[in-house]
Amino acid sequence: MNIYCDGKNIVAEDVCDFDIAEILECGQCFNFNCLGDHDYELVAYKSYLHVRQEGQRVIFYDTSLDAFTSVWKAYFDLDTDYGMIKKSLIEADDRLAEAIEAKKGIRIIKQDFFETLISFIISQNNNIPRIKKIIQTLSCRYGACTLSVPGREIYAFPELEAMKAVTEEELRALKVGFRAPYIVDAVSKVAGGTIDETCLRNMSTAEARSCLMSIKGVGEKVANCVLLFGLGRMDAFPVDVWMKRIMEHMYFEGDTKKETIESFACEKFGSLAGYAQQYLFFYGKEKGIGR
DNA sequence: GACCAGGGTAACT
DNA sequence: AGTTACCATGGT
Repeated sequence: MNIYCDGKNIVAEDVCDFDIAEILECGQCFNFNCLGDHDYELVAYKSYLHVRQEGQRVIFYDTSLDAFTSVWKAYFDLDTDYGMIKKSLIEADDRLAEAIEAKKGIRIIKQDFFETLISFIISQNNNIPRIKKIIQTLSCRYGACTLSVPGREIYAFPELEAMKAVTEEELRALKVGFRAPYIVDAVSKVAGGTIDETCLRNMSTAEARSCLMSIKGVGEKVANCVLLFGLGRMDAFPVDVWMKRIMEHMYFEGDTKKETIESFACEKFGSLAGYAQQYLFFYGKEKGIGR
């Protein structure tokens, strides 16, 4: 990969294992907007980004080298060799080759912990378009307005401080439904220090998971998503309705409990389980595996 | 109108 | 310990 400054933009050339559409559309994040073919805008870490990809070239519009190195390089996990990861996964089980080949541009982006926690609480028993809509509304209502785009108001995901005083009723007005008390409890536990990001990062994955599950509305699946997408735990393997179908189709016969599927995958893929999960999820869901 | 969506909780056996 | 109704909302 080769980085250079082109006027106000940062251009990355010879980018490997990177497809901006697959990265954003694979279901790991929700705060983005598609502008065209491989042309997106997103907000993360209070920063706005317009990014477009032409083959192996990725253009980060109106981005300083400082912003690129301090935010976007880490966000898109650009120092990680996904070629090696994919090779190792196929060595672990060559039945992954089809999904990996179909979605070879996926990367697990490094998302903000608090945003990931609230987002995946909202995700439960919900569909992706509606999750995106709720997060957009939530950001618009409680998030800071970034003035990056003249004449337009773009809102970042709300910070903890802005959420502290939010009530269940206000949240229900945003159509989060039965998830409202769950969000209130999550905010309260983070604000009160019961849930602390630094502590979680210093725990084992199993310890951090059970700590997250002390939040009302956070079960095994949501906790695993927070671990994988918000805390960099690549050994986490979230099993939702789609992963259940896909894994049953590939490895089991008939109805299998999510916990059984999860421990099977963690045993099989080890420290790379999270990557395997994302290739399988996006590929399997798009193919409609298991209906 | 039933069924489904990146589930979890509480109240049952 | 293992199952089951119920939880809001919008789309098919």
